[in-house]
Amino acid sequence: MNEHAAVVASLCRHIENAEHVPTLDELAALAGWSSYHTHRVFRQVTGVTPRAYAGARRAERVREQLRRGDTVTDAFYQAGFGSSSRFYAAATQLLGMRPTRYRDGGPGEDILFAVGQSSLGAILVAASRQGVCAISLGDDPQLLVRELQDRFPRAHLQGGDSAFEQLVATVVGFVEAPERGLGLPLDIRGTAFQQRVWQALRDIPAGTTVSYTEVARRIGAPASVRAVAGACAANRLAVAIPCHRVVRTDGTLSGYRWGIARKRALLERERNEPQHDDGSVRHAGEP
DNA sequence: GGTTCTCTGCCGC
DNA sequence: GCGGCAGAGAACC
Repeated sequence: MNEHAAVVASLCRHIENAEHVPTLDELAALAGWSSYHTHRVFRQVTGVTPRAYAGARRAERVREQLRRGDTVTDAFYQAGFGSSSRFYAAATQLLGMRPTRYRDGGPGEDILFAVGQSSLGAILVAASRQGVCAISLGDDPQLLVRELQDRFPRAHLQGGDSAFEQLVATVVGFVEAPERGLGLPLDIRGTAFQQRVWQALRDIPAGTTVSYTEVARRIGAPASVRAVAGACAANRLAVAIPCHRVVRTDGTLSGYRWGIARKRALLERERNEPQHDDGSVRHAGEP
């Protein structure tokens, strides 16, 4: 571990233990650098800015307090929110539901899902009210459903209705021809760093690949190659967040959550379908 | 709605 | 490697 990493680690600890969100100047004084330099180094090492890191920590703390059964007011003040209005403005984003409901054990959000068939095998599509929250591929539909339940233990999983089947058909069509884009809202849940990585993945055009090193560079955290790989592996939205377009620096394929064969198939398909496709290709399940 | 803070690109040493 | 500025945008009051 070099000196930068050590200093940033101590800044992280400071952020975690502080009762409020530390200012940049405060962190800079601790590090013994200028605020500019502190900011840059922090971002370089962690992949996120100090503010984002502190924000994530604060959100985590609110969730902890609420789960412990504290009153909502106690929870957000202790977590470092300065006022109720600011907390409530951010609450839905942070918790996915009203704070009181979260504290009461979150009776669980409604998640619609359905399993369809694609050329890559079984495909499970699930959506919350916010948007598509899972797209997974596999051989065994039941296993896919079980994984979904494990991931959303408190949610009400409901089989989709006919309208939802339509949405599944859209996703299947998209998986068959990713270069056309998926015009659906996504419900993307992850840490600040993961979100950053996933956004970078979504900026990789179909038909091209990049290395993990390059993704790390693009998000401004060139040293975080391993963390980038971890974020890719944590992706739950197959094809919509195209982690299959990330390969080793030498171009060979690394792992893929949904099977290396599927990764290869996806890449091959994208290479062969030109970008300026006129959209005339039709796929099963589409009007 | 104004002020302060954050963030990033760019440059200089 | 480090500091600094400018300017846009977000957060805050």
